[in-house]
Amino acid sequence: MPEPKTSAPKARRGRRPGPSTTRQAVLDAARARFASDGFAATTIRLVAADAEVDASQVMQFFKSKDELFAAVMAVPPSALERFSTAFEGPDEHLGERVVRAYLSAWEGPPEESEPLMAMLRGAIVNDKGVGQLREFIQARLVDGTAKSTDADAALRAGLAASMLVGVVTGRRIIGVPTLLNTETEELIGILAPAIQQILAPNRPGQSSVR
Amino acid sequence: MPEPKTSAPKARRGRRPGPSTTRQAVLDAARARFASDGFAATTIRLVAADAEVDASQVMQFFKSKDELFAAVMAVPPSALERFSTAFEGPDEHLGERVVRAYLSAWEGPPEESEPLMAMLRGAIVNDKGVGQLREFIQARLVDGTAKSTDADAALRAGLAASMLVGVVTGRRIIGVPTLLNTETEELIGILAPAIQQILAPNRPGQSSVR
DNA sequence: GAGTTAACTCAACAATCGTTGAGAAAACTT
DNA sequence: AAGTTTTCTCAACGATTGTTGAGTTAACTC
Repeated sequence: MPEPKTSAPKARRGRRPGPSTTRQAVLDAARARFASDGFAATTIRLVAADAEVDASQVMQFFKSKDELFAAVMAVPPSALERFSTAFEGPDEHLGERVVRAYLSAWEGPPEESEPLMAMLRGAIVNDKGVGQLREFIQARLVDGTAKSTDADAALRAGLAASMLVGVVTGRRIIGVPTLLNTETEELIGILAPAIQQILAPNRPGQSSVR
Repeated sequence: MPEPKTSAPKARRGRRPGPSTTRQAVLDAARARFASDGFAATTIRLVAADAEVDASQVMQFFKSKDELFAAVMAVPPSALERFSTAFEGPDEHLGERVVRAYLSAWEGPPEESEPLMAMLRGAIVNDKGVGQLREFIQARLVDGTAKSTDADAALRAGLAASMLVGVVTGRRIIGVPTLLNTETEELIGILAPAIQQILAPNRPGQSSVR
C-alpha cells in the first residue's frame, strides 16, 4: 500500500518550484517496486504514485518500462567489488569468502541488494531480465572471477554462482521456512566447505577445520 | 509457435462428436506453455488456441487462470519418487544419487519435467506459484527426504535443494553459457562431492549428538 | 424419443496496461 | 524581459487481458 508522504493536497499543474529531484525519486521507487514485486506486478502507474508523479512523467524520463527496468538493474560497483575481491587471496578460506560475499551482497543495504533482487525477481518474466541476469552471472560472476582462462575454473565458478544464487532465491524470494529460520552465520558454516569443494577441489580432505 | 494439428477448417458451433479429450488437451497445452513461457506470458487465449478450443471453454473446465496453473503444477508421483528414493541407501554415494535425481527430474520426459519447469518459471510472478514452490521444496524436498526429525538434517536438505534448484535454473531458465555447454555427467562429477559435503559432512561417524 | 446434462463457440464487457499528445508552469538562456 | 527548454499534469487512445452470458450441438438418462 503506497501512501503519499504528505497528505495529498492538490496536484499542481506545471513544473514544480525548486530543483528537481523527481528523476531520482522515480528511480528509487522503481527499484524498490521491481525488487519486491517483480517485473509484471510493477506498473508504471504504481511507480509514479510512489514517487508522487504522474505516470507520463516516468515515460518521459525513461523511454519505456523496459528501459526503466534496465536502469534499475544496474548493479552498483560496490556490489561488484564484493564478488571480485572475494576470489582474491589464498585458496584456504576461498569458500567462506565467496559464500560471505554472496550472502552479504543480497542482504546488504538496499542500494546494493535491491538491484540484485530486482534482477532475480524480474529475470523470469522479462526478456531483457533473463539476458541481463545471464550476462551478469557469466561476465561478472564467472569470467570476472576466474582469473585464468581455464575452462574448468570457469565452469566451477559458474556452478558456485548458480548454487549460491539458488540459496539466496530460496531464502529471500521463495521463503523456504527452513532457510528463513536459520542465522546467516550458520548457513555460512555449512555452505563454505561445499563451495570450497567446488572452487578448490585439489586437496579433498583439507576442508574441515574443526 | 502454436500449430494447429490440422489446418484449421471451420469452427463447428456445438459439442463435438465422439468422446471428449479436450480437457486433457487443454491441460497439456497449458503445461507446455507455462513451462516454456511462464505465468504472465501464458494467456488463456493462447492455451485455448494450442488446444484448438475457445477460450471460454478453458474457463469452464478450470475456473480461473490461477486454478489452471495450480492444476498444471501438480508434480507427478514418478518425479517425487526420484527424490525420495535418492535419499535411501548408504551415505557413501548419497551426494551423487541426489544430484543425479535432481538433474534427471528436470531434464527428463516432459510429463515429469514440465510441471517442475512451470513451477520454477511461474513461481516468481504468481502468488500461488511462490507458495506452491515453497511448499514443494519444504515438504517434498526437505521434510520428505530428511529421515529423522533432526533440525540440522532438514537444514542441510533445504540447502542442497536450493543449490541444486539454482543449478537447474541457471542451466535451463537463465541459460548461463558455461553451464549450457557442459555435459550433464561432467556437472554431476563436480556437484556430487559438494552435495555430499552438505548432506553427510562428517566422516568420523559422528551423527549429530543431541 | 423426450428431457437433462455436458461440451462447445460467439460476442462482448470491464478492467488494466503501456503509451502518447496537448497544454501549463517553472527554470534556464540570452 | 523575452524566448527557449525542461519538468509536470490531464485526458485519452489502443491493445490486451481474464472473465461472463447466451445460444448450439452432441452425449447421456429414463
